[in-house]
Amino acid sequence: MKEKATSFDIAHIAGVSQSTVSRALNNSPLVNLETRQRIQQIARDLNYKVDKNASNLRKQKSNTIALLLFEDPTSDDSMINPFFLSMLGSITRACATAGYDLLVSFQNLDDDWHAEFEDSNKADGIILLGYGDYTAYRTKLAQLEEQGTHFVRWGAHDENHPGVSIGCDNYQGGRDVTEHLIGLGHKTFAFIGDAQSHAPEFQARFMGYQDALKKHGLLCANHRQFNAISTEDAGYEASQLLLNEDNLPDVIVCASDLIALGVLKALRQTSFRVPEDVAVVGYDNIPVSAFATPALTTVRQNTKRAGELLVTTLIKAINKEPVEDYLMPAELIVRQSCGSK
Amino acid sequence: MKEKATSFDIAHIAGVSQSTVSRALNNSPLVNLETRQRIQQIARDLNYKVDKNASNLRKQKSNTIALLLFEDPTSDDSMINPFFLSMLGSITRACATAGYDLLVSFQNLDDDWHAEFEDSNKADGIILLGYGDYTAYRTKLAQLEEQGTHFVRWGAHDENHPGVSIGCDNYQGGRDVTEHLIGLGHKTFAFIGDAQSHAPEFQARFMGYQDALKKHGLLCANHRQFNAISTEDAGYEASQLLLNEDNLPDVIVCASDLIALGVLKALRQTSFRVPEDVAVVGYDNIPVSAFATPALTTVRQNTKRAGELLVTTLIKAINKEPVEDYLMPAELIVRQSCGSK
DNA sequence: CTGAAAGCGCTTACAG
DNA sequence: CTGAAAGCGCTTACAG
Repeated sequence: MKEKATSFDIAHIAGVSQSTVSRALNNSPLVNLETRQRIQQIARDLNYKVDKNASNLRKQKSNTIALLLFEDPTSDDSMINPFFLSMLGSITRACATAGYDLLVSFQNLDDDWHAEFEDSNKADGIILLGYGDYTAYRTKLAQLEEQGTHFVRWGAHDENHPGVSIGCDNYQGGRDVTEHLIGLGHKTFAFIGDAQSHAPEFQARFMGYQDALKKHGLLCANHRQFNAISTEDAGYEASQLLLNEDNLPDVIVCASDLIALGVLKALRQTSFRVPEDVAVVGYDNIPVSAFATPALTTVRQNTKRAGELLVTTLIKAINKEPVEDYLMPAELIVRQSCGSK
Repeated sequence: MKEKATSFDIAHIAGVSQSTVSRALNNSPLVNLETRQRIQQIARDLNYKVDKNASNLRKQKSNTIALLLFEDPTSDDSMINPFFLSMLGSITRACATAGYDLLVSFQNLDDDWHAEFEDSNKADGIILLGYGDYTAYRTKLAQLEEQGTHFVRWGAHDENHPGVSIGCDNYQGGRDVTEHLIGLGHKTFAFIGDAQSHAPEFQARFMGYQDALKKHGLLCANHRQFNAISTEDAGYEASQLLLNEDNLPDVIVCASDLIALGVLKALRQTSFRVPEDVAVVGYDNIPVSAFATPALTTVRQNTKRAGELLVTTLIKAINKEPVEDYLMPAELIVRQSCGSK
């Protein structure tokens, strides 16, 4: 392994000063075109690469974005929520396009994640991805904002939340899927998924759902909603509670596909058929949802677009351009699990 | 946003020299315990974080690993092969455990990826993930090795390949699944998936498959193998070729689950039933495989373990400890798509 | 146990 | 258009 070349080595070979080498490699028009090309050629020959640590240190900028995936402590030890996983591709690509590197890390919600990446100058800004307890989360966001950290998060739009967010219209999604179910002639409904303020995405989906039912006079007094975080297990367990009740609703609306998968699993162990006896719908359109039996009717959030927006918005913030929240429309995906007319 | 504190600020407040601050923050036993604690407390109060660029530059080490995902140019623009995606979780976690940061990037196989990350001191080593044309790939690996770059790749064990690899026994996996199918009474077989040397993983699976057939005298003269890269589309298209043939085999063995998914899709458009008329098996045990209709019999490669091994092996290599190839056993997962006795 | 000093490899005013 | 010099914020011999 040869010693790594430095800009001084190149300067020596080219017979110019190191300053000129640095300028030439950064394509500065200040440097004579011919010497610039000569220097660049030498750099190529030597397989020279600018030392990022040195250049970042000097420029006080890293051209790196940190992606923090935080999770509920309950989720599996090495699995990432498939919904967030599906954003990773476009985030990575958007970063590459913009000339940023991407640092990925998990973050336990309980951890002390004071924007370590930005504070240590390893990253210029942070993307936050994850469903977690919003109450705890909020405090940390406020802290980040106070420190002047650049960050963008995926999540619910909220008038007074700290920082900027990119999200999908959860209220509209919940309403649309419910309207569709009502149009299909279903009359009795149940909802599985957390619907408190600590899970604002799910809560918004639930509100949309509830309002659609109300509008059609279908929100009966004994309507049931079961709490569940976004895992298959939680969906399975909530289903047991629901199955212990006297009568099954026409439809089980789930706050996420993962929950719906758990519901389907629970129903498979009963004599009830989906969608004949009971319809089931999910939310997120994770890859597996199309392959479930029956294929899940769900609500798609455009993850490709989301990833791009997350990155471009963060970069704007880093460059001190004005940024604002963005709410993407949700898109109903009708498959078999909701039944048909 | 307050100015970021430096070690000099802390030194000033603590009334010691900056060297002492640096030592104290690195927990050096050289520093008096009491002053050490006092300095650490001040650092905490100031929300001070060591500047990574400066410390990396000085130490000539970044404590960062770069993960390069390279792909066939044909694959979708923002999707990552789900098999590799499933390693990401354990890789991320293993890095965190070892105190390394993780840089993630895509790499087009055609690109000029001369270990830029390590050369520029942004990373101490590289993990390579992807199925690609091995012929082109090999040359680049040799180049990396020559440059003294630390890298570990996921892939086929190969006596004379450059660098170190962590992989799963593809030959054994191909053989085991085929033996199982033979035990089920199936007599005629076809294989879908590339089986040339430019795709060594698939080739090894094919060899195991072929040897199992030979052993039982079932490798007939007109045995058919259809090329396909690892995508659903390729599997679908290869199926069309197969369906145009005179007679359908008892089993279609696919070199990957993605291919098998395409095969199932193609068969769904015919009157043939799986597994009654034709059995189908995949390879990889990607999340979707369990949800396919019928659920895919497949071969599992332990991705959690793989991710951990990739990281720990690379770190050993970075620390100049001896490392060697590791071949994990493959594990047959029997589900419905292979039929039963 | 502590401090003064050198230096990691760049970028960028400043001067010419 | 080019060079000499300062300095980004650390770590770590070296000296005491």
